[in-house]
Order: sequence, then structure tokens, then C-alpha cells
Amino acid sequence: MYKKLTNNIEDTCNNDLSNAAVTQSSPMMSFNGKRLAVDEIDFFTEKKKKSEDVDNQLVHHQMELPINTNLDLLITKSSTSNRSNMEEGPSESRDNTRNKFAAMLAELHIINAENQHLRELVDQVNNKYNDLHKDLTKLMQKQHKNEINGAIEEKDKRDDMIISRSFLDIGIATKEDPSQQHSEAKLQESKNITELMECKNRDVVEWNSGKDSAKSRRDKHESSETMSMIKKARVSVRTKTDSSMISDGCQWRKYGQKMAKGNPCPRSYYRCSMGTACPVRKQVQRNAEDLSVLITTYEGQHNHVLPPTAKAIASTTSAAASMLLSGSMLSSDGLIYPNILESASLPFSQNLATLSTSAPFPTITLDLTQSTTNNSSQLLQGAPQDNQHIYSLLSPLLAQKFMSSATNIFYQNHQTKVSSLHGSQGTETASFVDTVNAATAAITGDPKFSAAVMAAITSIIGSSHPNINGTSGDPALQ
DNA sequence: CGTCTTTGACCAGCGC
DNA sequence: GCGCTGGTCAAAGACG
Repeated sequence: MYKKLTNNIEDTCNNDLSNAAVTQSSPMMSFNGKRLAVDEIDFFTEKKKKSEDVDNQLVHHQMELPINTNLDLLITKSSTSNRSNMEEGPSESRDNTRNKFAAMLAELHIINAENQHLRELVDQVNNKYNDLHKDLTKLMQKQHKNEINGAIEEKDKRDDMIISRSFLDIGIATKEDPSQQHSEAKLQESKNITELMECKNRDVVEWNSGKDSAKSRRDKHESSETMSMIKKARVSVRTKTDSSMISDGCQWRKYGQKMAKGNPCPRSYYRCSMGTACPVRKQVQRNAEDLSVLITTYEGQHNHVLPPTAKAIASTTSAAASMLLSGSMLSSDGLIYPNILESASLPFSQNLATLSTSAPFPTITLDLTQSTTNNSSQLLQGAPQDNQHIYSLLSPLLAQKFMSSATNIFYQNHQTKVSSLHGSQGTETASFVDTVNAATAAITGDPKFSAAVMAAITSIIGSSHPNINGTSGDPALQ
């Protein structure tokens, strides 16, 4: 069914491309899930019109539309049989041909309208997903800011007491207006807070933009350790493939190869070559125990625009990093709570993703080698079983589920703290999380809908990136 | 000629 | 301090 839908979309896309002039020249049709006839080509309801009108319309279409219908629509005078036929039934055969042609045109219009509608649906789903992603990122930044605010407020209270004492001392010593001094002290304090907040915000923004300037401030800010940890958070993907590298839509430049201990296969080091000084790196290595399993580990965030296929894994990586961020933010000392990461499995799948703290940096492993019984694997029924395709198919869904689970983990562990510190914002957070979860559940809950959307997205990705197999994007696959 | 891969050298971290 | 290991650099060569 999914394949059929994909084929339909592809066909309609092809029709859309080859018959662009049809779409452009015809008026926009309203589409409510039913096929609608278009006035311009609805010849069946206009049989009563004069034959001159039909002739004019056909001539009009033939001149405007560069369509190869593979039909010999020209009535050649050189053919005597045709001539005799024409003489015998001049209007009958010609009307039949014209009717066929008109019917085909009508069908083309309908298919184009369906195509357009499907594209709009896919665009809407894409936009909603992007909006949710943005909202979650904003929310996390907001929570981070709030935590800083809370810490600053505590510090403010402590300092306020100190200031009060100082004010008493100063007051006694100078006998100046105490309220004025207090106001000035508070003003200076608020200036400091503002500066601190701006500093923190710069950290977040620069981290998001992928600039590698965090190193210089690493020793200056208390949050830099966390940031560094998150920056080095890794997402590992296990796939069964014979290829030397899986396709993720990015261009990679190999910069090293090493023989790892306890593995007969070398480990390859790649750097993203799509953007200038993109910090993203990945390691590719075969599993020592099962050489058919390829382990790809991603690190860092892209600092450039990504193609849709690359956005999928980038979103997954980003979401995973966000999830790690949510775990790390729980601790007052900036370290990751072990019980969160050592819970070893994410809510959405027992077999698909695992968290590990045994590695030097927190790593999320997505195991695409196992056959799972969740919706993700169900979605893939009937899809190509090549892991490269599976990966490109699965990634957007994984990203979405990561966002959902990240939101859940984030919310569950912040609920009490946030509610106590910022009661109204806690409610806001809850409602937002509910909204995200509801949306996610709505999207992922229905396998058929998910599959249809996934197929449509994959179709569009495939059409915009004909080398989805990575034959051009990944030189290693060539 | 530009880009990419290969591969030995180098460096840093860690344990002993 | 020494050796091991993982990660990176950079020169040389291959390739289109």
C-alpha cells in the first residue's frame, strides 16, 4: 500500500514535471478529496456546444500544451482510406478522437490536482514538524535560562543580604540616603545579571550555530563543561550493510584511518565537507563480532544548510543531544545523572536505541540491525530492505520520536523544579509537552498515516535528491 | 588543477 | 617515565 502510494506520488510528480504547462495554463482547482472536473476541459458536459467551439479548444490546447500523447491525432489527407472515412463519417471519428484526447486531458488535470494536494499535505506535515522542533529547542533554551535565573535569584538574595549589611555599614559611616544606595546597588546587580544572561544566551546561540568558539570560553563559564559534554554527545547507528558507508545525505571527507584494538577491521574517520569548517565528524567501523554490521558514530552539529536526507540524521543527532542536555541539566554540578543514562533504554523502543555512559562521551546507539515490533519496523514492511534506504526512511521518524522522548524526559525531570520556581511556566511547559506528545502521538500513532507521510516525504526527498543512495554524496559508496 | 584518499607521523590522555 | 591507544595532521599520490 505504501509502495503504491509512493508510486502514485512519483507518477504524479512526473506528470507534474512533464506537464508543467498544463498546470500553469489551467486555473487552480479546488480539491476536497474528490475528483473534480475542470470547466476548461470538461467536454462531456458541453456536448451541446457547437463543433466550432470544440475545434477552437483543441487547437488552443494543442498549441499551448507540449504533450506527447502518442496518438496520431493529425488527420492526414494523403490517406485515401481516411479520406473516405472522413467523407463517410466526417464528424463521428473525429469526435471520438477528440473525446479521447479530452478525456486524457481531464485525467491529467485531475492527477495534477491530486498531486498538488498531496504536496500541500506533505508540506504541512513538514512545517508542523519543523515548528515543533523549533518550539522544543526554544523551550529547552528557556528552561536553561530559567535555571540560570533561579540560581541568579538565589545569589541575588544572598548578595542582597550582604548588600543590606554593607548598606548598614555604609549608612552608618556616610549617613547618605540608604534607599538611593540600595537602588544603585540593585541597578549594578541587575546590570551584572543582564551581562551574565547575555553571556549565557550567547553560549546557547553560538552552540546552536555550530561555531567552534566554545573552546576559548570553556574555562570561563560554569556551563561550558556541560556544553562541551553535549557538543561531544554522540549518536551511533548500527546497520547491516555491505557498503563501506551508509548514506546520510552529507558529503564526507576521510581524514584518517586507524586499526582499533580488538577489531580486525580498521576504523575510518570522516569530516563533513559540505560546509566550511563544519565541526561534524563521524567514525565508521565494522562490528568485530558481526562483520556485516556497520557502526557509524556521529559527533557535533552542522553549521550549514542541510539537504532533507541529511536533515533527518542531523535532527536525530540534535534531538539526542537535546535529550542528553535535558539529563545533564538536572544536576546542579553540570554532570549527567547516571540513573538517567543508565536506564539503558528509551521509552519508545526497547531494542532500537540505547544510551551508554561507558564511552568517554555520552553516546546514543540506534540499532537498526534488529527486527523490532514497533511501528517503525511495521512502516518498513514492503519497503526496500537495503539498510541505506531503511536508514533514510527511518531517520525522520526516529528524530520525531527522539524529540518526543526527549521532551518527556526533560519534562518529567524538570516538572517539580520548574513548577516550584516558576509556577505559571511549569503549567505552560506541561501544556506544551502535552501538545507535543499529542501531536507526536497523532502522527506516529496511526501506522497507515505515518507510512503514507513517510512515503510521501521519501518520494519528495528522492525526487529532489536523485542520488538518495548516496552514490554522489558519498564518494565512499562509489 | 582541485578534490579526495591513503598512510605514516605526531599528539594527548590514561594506566602502570 | 614509559608504553598503549585513540584521534588528528599533513604530505604524497590517485582520480576526474
